[in-house]
Amino acid sequence: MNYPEAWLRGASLGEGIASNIRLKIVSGTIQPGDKLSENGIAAEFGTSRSPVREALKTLSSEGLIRLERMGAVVIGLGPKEVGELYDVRYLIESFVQSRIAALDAKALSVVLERIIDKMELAGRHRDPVEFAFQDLSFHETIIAEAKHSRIWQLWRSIRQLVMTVMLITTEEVFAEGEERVEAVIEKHRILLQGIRSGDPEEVQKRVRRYFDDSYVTLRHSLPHREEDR
Amino acid sequence: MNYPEAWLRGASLGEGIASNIRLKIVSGTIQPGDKLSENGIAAEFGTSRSPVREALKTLSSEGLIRLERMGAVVIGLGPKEVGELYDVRYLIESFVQSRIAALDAKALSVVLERIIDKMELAGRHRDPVEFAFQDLSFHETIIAEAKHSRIWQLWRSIRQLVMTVMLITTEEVFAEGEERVEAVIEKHRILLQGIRSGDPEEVQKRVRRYFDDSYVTLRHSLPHREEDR
DNA sequence: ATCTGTCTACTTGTACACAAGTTGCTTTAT
DNA sequence: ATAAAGCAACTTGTGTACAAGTAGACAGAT
Repeated sequence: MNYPEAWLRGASLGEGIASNIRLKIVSGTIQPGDKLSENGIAAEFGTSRSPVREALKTLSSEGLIRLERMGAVVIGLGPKEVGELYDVRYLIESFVQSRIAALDAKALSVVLERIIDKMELAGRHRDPVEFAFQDLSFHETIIAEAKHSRIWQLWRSIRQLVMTVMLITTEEVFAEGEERVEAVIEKHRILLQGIRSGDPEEVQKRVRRYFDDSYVTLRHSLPHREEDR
Repeated sequence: MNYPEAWLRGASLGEGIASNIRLKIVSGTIQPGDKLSENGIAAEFGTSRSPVREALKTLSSEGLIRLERMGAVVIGLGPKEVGELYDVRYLIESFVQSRIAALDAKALSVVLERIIDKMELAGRHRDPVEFAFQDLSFHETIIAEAKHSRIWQLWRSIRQLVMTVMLITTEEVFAEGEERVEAVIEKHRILLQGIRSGDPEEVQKRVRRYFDDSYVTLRHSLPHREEDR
């Protein structure tokens, strides 16, 4: 699997390299414990070390690799780590939803509605890349609504990683058939209804359930990648 | 105020530059909206652009500046942003404390006890730098105990920033007299007692109170920096 | 006076060069 | 055979050079 070109428009070489390596780490092509050298990667991508350094720093700040004296060592993203990533996503969205004023809900729900429409369209067009992107947009839109600088920065620090995980899981969901795709869309509709209701307790319940469900889906679609090691 | 040399031992030029600029931003010497150019900073610190690029990337990942096409623009850290930083600290510690097994509490509390002793010592020696460092260590030790890779990475992404804020507020606390210092230590003792109790509800209550108190302290010690602009 | 085009100075992105330090192997001495 | 010393091939950190692109000022035309 390759990283979608469309997601790299206008990006620097460094960002491109980071995205490629990130995908390799998440998909398991590169395994935990592997060592990455700047020269090696530069040779692989046919660039100088400068963009590679930028990429490694990015991946390090995302917690995917650890920069050491000699070489960067891959931390990786096994089932446990993905679960932990979803812990944080839940923390963020739970916090954010508790902060969204009832006032904003109206305008917000219109935007979210349109994103869900785009997800449906992408589903019909069998376009997992676009689908994953809209899925990400849905959650990002909600998070942005809180207008909380630190939460937003926190989201930015895991955004690319979440995007990559979504890309992989969405590919699998699409491969498993139409009803799985529809189920994902339905989950977002349930979230949206919660926001529309304006009832804080109801919202929290639905967010909680969304991520519980997601975790189950994850356990179902990711682990077999681990087992064939 | 200058960044403590002791906190930069073994650090690269890039980290040093980042720490210096970070302090300037947090203390208000550099203000939101200001533009930083790589060449300018390189000239100021007498280095080449390479370490400066590293520093700017670091500060960007901490959310203190925003990298744009031309120049990096300072986002800054006003009272509102510091409050939001404490929101995130509360989110982290609240989550972490809920995950610490009663088993671990014993060994953990011994370590925390020793850190509090060091805080007392630093208080008697009138050494705010050491005091702030131990304060940071206290919280970091608790967070590490959860052994949660994503939460840990989240902490790492704000660690330097928290350290810098602590440095400044601790200087002020020390300037205000002994009893203020003792009050800070007492707050940590209360947290520790919560952990020792092993009662989840009690722990959550004390964590909540700790950060509520901290926010009040913050409002008291930071805002006047804003007003004299 | 206003609009337009060009030009200059500055910006970042990338490549490359060099220095200092680390790792691990080879060779030599016992 | 084994241990120690030295060497060779790597590593990263930093400095420098160049290319492409942008912003703003200035001059000229309408």
